[in-house]
Amino acid sequence: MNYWLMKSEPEEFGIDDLKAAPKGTDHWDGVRNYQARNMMRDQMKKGDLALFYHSNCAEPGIVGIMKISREGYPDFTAWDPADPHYDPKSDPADPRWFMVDVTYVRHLERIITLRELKEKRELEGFPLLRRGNRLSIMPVTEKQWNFILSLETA
DNA sequence: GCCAACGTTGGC
DNA sequence: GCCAACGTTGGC
Repeated sequence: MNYWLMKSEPEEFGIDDLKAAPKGTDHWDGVRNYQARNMMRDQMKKGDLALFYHSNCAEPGIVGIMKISREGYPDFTAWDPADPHYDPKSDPADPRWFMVDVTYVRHLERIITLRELKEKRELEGFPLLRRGNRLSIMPVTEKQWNFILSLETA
């Protein structure tokens, strides 16, 4: 089993939106970055767990847990001219962008803020904390996963 | 294949 | 709203 962290802007799609979706499940569309795409297309497996991270908001941080409920498949929003993530270069016969389905598991008891994560020596090298990092999806090691969740009740 | 210009991300 | 960082684009 693999662990992940996935970023979303709460004003666009926050953890409450996922919880409120039918069966707590939605597709994670709109990723237009090759590294992130490759992870969704090739590495994410059904049953993997992911941290839900709120970015670009008043209090950026980890807010909950979700699981991967469908493995990589073409992101059809790339073919919709009305969609903000429309990409005319994505050919339906040879899709450029992929997404997975995620299912809500739970909120954390409190937000584990970016500010707090930055203070932890245990998370040295964690991609989220690297300067200028812009990856919206990144792998989390089991050790990092356990450490981050240990902060929830710390 | 280089690299400057441009657009986006995302913390602050 | 500002701006640093960085990925992408496209001219050459």
